[in-house]
Amino acid sequence: MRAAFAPTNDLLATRFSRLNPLSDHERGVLRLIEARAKQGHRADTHLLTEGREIRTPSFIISGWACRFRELANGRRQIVSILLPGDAIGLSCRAHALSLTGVVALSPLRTVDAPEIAVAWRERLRTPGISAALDLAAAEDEFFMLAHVMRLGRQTAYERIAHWIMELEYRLSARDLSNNGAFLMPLTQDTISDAVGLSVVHVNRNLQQMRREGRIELAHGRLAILDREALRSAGEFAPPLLSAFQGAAAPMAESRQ
Amino acid sequence: MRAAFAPTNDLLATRFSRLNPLSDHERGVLRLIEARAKQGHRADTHLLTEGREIRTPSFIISGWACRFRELANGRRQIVSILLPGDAIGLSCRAHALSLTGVVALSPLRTVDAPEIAVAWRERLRTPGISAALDLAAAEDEFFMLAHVMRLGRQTAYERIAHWIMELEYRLSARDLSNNGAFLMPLTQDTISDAVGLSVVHVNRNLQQMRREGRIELAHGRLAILDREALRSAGEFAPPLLSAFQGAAAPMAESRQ
DNA sequence: CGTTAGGTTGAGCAATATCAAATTCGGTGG
DNA sequence: CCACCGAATTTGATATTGCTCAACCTAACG
Repeated sequence: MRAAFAPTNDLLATRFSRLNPLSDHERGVLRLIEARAKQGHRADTHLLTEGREIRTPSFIISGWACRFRELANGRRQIVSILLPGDAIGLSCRAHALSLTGVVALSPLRTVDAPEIAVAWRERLRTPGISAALDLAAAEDEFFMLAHVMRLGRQTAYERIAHWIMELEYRLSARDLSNNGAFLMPLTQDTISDAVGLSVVHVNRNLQQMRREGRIELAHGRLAILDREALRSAGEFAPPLLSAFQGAAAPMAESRQ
Repeated sequence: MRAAFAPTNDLLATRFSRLNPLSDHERGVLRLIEARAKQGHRADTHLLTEGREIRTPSFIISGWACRFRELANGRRQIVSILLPGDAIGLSCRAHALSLTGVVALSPLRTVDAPEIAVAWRERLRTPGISAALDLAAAEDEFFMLAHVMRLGRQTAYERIAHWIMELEYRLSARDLSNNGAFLMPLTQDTISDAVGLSVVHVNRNLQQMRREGRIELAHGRLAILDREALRSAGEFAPPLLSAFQGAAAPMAESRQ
């Protein structure tokens, strides 16, 4: 299941260079960050707490996490799912306090990247990295807006369809999806907190999708069988961040 | 109803300086922007279209607008309400395309501010304005996160209570709320698109709030009568953006 | 005054939540 | 390999919330 036996430290450089072309120097900077000692976290580890200060931004190297908010009576809403290559506690602004909690949803490995926030804002030596971070942030905002649409105006089935398509889109951009199939370490309970539904209702809708032959979901692996059906049910559209990029790199289909 | 007969051009300078201390020079820059020719727009004018290029960022001088997204069958979700002093089409990133539509919800006056995005990013001559824009953006993100929580996990009554409290909080920061009472130019139909409910259901919940003596709403004016009841029903908390600010300027009560 | 957009009301229905009881799955120790 | 345990999933029954439709009312405005 794992690629080779030696870590290549290429996750960040690859992801960033797909967002924006990088110089060799910039690739080196990212490889160096990724070569650092990894921090391991078990599932359910709290990485950031809402309202607390953010010490050091970091990147997820493997595993899934999420940003969330809670209400007094225990209701929880997941704000975004964080995947390998995503940053934790990084912002182009210099605000010290975390606006959400962040918790590991699976075993997680991260690397600290204290210099990256500064690099982003100063744009001096690493303009390519800054531009890539801009695009990543724009994508995050795009997905957040889609999330608001989902929660406010879509039915359970539509929400879940849209959410699955979005996940697959993001994973395939990181080579973590194999023709629509990917490892999905979340429980249905977690999914329900992401899409704003009850667990039972999530379960029933997932089963309907199975019966209709649109997905396969078992043993921590989710496969999209009927991409077009899910796309149109959820009205999923990939982020269109620049007129140019849109023409150059449509999501037409993920390879391999 | 209007303050004096001469425009003071102080809206932007006042709002920004409450976010972050400004130099005299910076106040001058903002007054100059605000002194420019205003653009007038009727209600329902589309100011930005999702996916289209953003020409020039601008500020709302008077009136209300919103950012929104739509689904194919006409369902609409409002992403945020834009109030006087808020920017339209402004981002610390340099992304050219608007991620949402923006439409006027009332008659609107705006001024263009083409230099402000550059000023924000370069942070050279106007560090105070940059810092104020950072804080405004952090506040926007905070409200967006609260919006996700509302839509995903709160009941109709809670959503509306929270939404009203948030509006009043934002308006009072702009001196547009008089002890919890303010002009509210939105139809219930628009409110329903903001809180993700049907018009009828919004109407019923508003009436319940009236019966319970918590709000007064008529003739385009909304008054909060029982602030504490609404606050606790919606679990509203004002944005806490820095440990310092939190201690210095709690929302304890809005004056006048 | 007449018109019209917006607000209000009632009735019935559809979507989703809640509760409680199986059942299956993934380990883990024997 | 087997038995067992807890967590996750599934199922059924029922309650609740919120939606839709259609009618009616009211206020603002020319």
